[in-house]
Amino acid sequence: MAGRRTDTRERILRVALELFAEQGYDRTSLRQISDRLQITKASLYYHFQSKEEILEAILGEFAERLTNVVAWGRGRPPGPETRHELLRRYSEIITEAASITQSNAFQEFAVATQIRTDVLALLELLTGPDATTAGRLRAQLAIAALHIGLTPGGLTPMPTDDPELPKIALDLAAQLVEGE
Amino acid sequence: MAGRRTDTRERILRVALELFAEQGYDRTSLRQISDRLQITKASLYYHFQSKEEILEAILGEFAERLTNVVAWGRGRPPGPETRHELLRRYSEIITEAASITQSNAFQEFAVATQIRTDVLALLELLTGPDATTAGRLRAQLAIAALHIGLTPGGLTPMPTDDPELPKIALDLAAQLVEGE
DNA sequence: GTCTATAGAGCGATAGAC
DNA sequence: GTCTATCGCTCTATAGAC
Repeated sequence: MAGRRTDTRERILRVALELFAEQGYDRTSLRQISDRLQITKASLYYHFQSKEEILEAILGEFAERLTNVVAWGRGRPPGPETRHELLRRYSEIITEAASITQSNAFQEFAVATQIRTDVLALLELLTGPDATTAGRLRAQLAIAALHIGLTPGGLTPMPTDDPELPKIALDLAAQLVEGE
Repeated sequence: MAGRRTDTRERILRVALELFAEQGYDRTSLRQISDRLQITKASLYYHFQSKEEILEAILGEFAERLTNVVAWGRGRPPGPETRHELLRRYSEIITEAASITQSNAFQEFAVATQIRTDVLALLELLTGPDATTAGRLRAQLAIAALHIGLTPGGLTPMPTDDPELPKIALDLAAQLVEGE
């Protein structure tokens, strides 16, 4: 039980995911990864050929699970139970790996604090002071609906070019805050 | 009307926002900004003291408008009309400036294509083949609900530590895909 | 207000010893 | 499998001429 052997690769992936989620991929250096593992930067290259390959390994794991969920869904008759189970299985796989791209990289900026404060105030205005958790989540989704509907090529690609999308998004956002 | 004068600062902000939204802040170099403006990199430093200051100017503009929206909302009696108008005004200000952090920086990876394909397939499973735009948007929001509910410190900070949040998110996601 | 030239630092990646 | 040492590159930022 003296020298470590074959778990280093997995430890690298775990620590890299940690840092990518904290800081974003670009702002994370190989030096930070190796430091946290108490190995040298050069040693990383025994396990991975490049920094990109580390990210691809992480994303690939997520992608594989996602593919399995989709395949499962296609082999089932459509219906509420299938759809609910799809959502549940998707939940399982995002808990780990999904927050890499939407990093917290801008929290250092002073203006980011102001924006966050204002967004929270906006949510409070939309829900009222004693909203339930579900109500607050609906308000967040109302905001998300506007982002999806109004920023082209944003977070997730809307597979449509419906010119009515902005209006539809605003209507749906209104429904969400009114609890309908 | 010979030499340009004071509009350079605004042209820098416009081009920088373009590139930040396309590639993300980190992946955009000052060289790319100055090239697109057909000036030199060094000239940028006459108008801004640092790269961060360019981003802060962009975010600051957005933050100022957001603050005004919140102030307006606070000066109004709560009610459906106020809430709807809040959403409408928020829509107006995000169209430009909001997609900087969630950049398209990972589209180059092969595995990203697979993930996108699978997410689209998942959405199709959730909506059925001939869904309306509103239905597709609801499915997107169902996915967003899971992300918000399950990834701590993600896109937007949920101002709650309700341990029931994951379950509530899943329930709300189910409601969204079932059209309730 | 824009230029040329360059400083100074950090990065990803490689070579080769052990 | 991990190390030391270093290469080559790109980046932000500055100095100083025009």
